[in-house]
Amino acid sequence: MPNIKDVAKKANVSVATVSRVINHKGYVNIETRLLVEKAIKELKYIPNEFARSLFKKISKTIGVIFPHLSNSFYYNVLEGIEEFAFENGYKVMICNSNEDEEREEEYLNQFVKYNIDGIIIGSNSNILSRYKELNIPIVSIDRIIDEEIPSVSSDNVGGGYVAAKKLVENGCKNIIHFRGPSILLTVQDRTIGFNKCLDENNLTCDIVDLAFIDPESKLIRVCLENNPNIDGIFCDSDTIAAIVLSELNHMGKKVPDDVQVVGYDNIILSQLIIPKLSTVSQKMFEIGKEAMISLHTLMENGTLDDKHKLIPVELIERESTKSNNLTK
Amino acid sequence: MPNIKDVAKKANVSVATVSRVINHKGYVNIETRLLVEKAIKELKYIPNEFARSLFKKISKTIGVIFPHLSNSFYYNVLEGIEEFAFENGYKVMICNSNEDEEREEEYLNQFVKYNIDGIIIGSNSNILSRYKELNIPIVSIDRIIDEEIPSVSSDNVGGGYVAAKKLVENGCKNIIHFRGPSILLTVQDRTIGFNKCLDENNLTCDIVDLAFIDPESKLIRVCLENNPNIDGIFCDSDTIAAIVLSELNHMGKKVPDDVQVVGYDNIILSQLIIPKLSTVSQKMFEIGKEAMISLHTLMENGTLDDKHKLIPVELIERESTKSNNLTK
DNA sequence: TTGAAAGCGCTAACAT
DNA sequence: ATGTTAGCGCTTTCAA
Repeated sequence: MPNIKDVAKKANVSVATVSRVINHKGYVNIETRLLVEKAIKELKYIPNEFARSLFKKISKTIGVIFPHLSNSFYYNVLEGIEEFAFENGYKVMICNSNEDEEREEEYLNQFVKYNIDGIIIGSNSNILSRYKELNIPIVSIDRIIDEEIPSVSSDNVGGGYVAAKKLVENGCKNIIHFRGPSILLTVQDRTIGFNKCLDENNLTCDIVDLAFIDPESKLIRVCLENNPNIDGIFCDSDTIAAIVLSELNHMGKKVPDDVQVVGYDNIILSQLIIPKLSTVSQKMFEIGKEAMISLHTLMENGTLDDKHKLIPVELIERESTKSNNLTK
Repeated sequence: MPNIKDVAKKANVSVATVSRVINHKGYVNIETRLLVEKAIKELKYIPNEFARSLFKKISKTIGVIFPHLSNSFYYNVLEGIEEFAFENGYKVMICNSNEDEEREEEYLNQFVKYNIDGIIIGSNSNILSRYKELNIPIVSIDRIIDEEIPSVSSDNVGGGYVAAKKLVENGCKNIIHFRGPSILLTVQDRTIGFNKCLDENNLTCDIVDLAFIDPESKLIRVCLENNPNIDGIFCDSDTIAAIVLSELNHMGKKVPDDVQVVGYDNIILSQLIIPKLSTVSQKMFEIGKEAMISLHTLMENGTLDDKHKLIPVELIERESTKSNNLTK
């Protein structure tokens, strides 16, 4: 690997001059520049970023900590992050905390070792003070950890609301909400939005908590059997909704005639099951991109006007809810 | 940010001593060590990895280039890579080439700038010479680019074979293979394995090429209608299989009585559709982990015995094929 | 417009 | 067992 000295020697100039041309900084004669550029090309010289960073104390890389990688929400967000990071010359270091705070800690230490310029965090941990003392620009995904720490979240309250609205407008009176683990803020927010709309219409609903990974179908079946006159169901994930649909099918209930179902996530599955699932779609790629944009301006300007961004969701109406040409 | 000098001053020793204690190298008196460690703790000193790497010319980070991120195969592999990388103190830099060779080039340049210690590549590009001149340990995923470049692949030939075997053993005579784009090596390999088994049983099959993302259901329908006495179908993805199942349902065909279907991938969907899908399962996490293991020994030893690893697949039998208690 | 030289934070050979 | 120091590859101030 050739270094700056080799280039300088080859071009018969000093290292300072070479540095000037590769950084497009300071005065350098056009002829000298050409000479240097030729030498660079011939030697296939690529500046060592470590030496550079050692001096400048920036790394042009950002760190991303997610609680999981194999989860469609996170990897789609990641794709959004990566896209905008690349466009702006940032590298992204990916970290899977595995919901483990120690592991997250270790990653954070890595980050300072490597002069990481910024952090995007999607974890559920609670080491707020650590984030703050790090003194590195940070953006949180899908969760407000602190008034001061910028965030980009999916509009979960709105998502719950719009799901309820659909069900209510379509005439549902006996509603169940099969939701995710209630410790999750996203789940709490969806519940708030969902219940708000029900409240406004003087309705209530039963709530059943399920795991997101491998939701227990037995529990679903029992609930369904205990509530024979159910006519509306909101599920916090399409996977849950798919299970609900299959249980409903076993019970001989017709969807959407007897029962209407709204899912969440709009994963591919939702278009492939029968009936096709009406669902709330989150814009993950956009969340990732917006997070990276926030982080970028935070890193450049040291501050951010629009601290907490909410990315709207969209209700995708398919066959598991009645089509309603009257209201809309 | 305190540096090694600050620690040395605080502990009343030289920087060399501090370096010795943080690296656990060379002799250092137990009392001095304690003194230094105390200073480190008090100052919250974290060594600057750039300075370190500048000297040592290693970065303890590996680069991963994938053609896409939002694809269950890649992110599951990524999770496997990340796991084993973390265990061994490696950071992973993630790059989405977006199937764009220029973009991949740029990433490769980044890699040398950052003294990346090793590369895992899952792309379909063809810049082999570039890989070689980089002179960085490299491992390829799911594809042998060169005899010399180690690889870890899913056993696609075996996957095709085992799918065919099931269908044949279950008595299928009129078989269709709905496959992915035939440019993909993985698709070619599955075809080879599938046809090999058919050959051995004096059978042939029709082949239909489809896109993996958004496969055209009309094409599927037409094929199915044109082949009314089809009794066995192999699909190169569960998504395709789900569409096939839904078309079959529309046509009034019973699965598995009239037609038996085998999918590929074992995504969650395959357990949620009706009937539950029999499918070939790839061990993505293991592929990632094995790739990282190969890369690790390659980086440590400069060489690797077992150059081309094949990770076996597994046929998961569910409801879309007849259960067969006789043969097995 | 260019070059010399100091220094970024660290490691390791050498000296003590 | 510990300290001194050169140097990793680069940027930038200062001087010419």
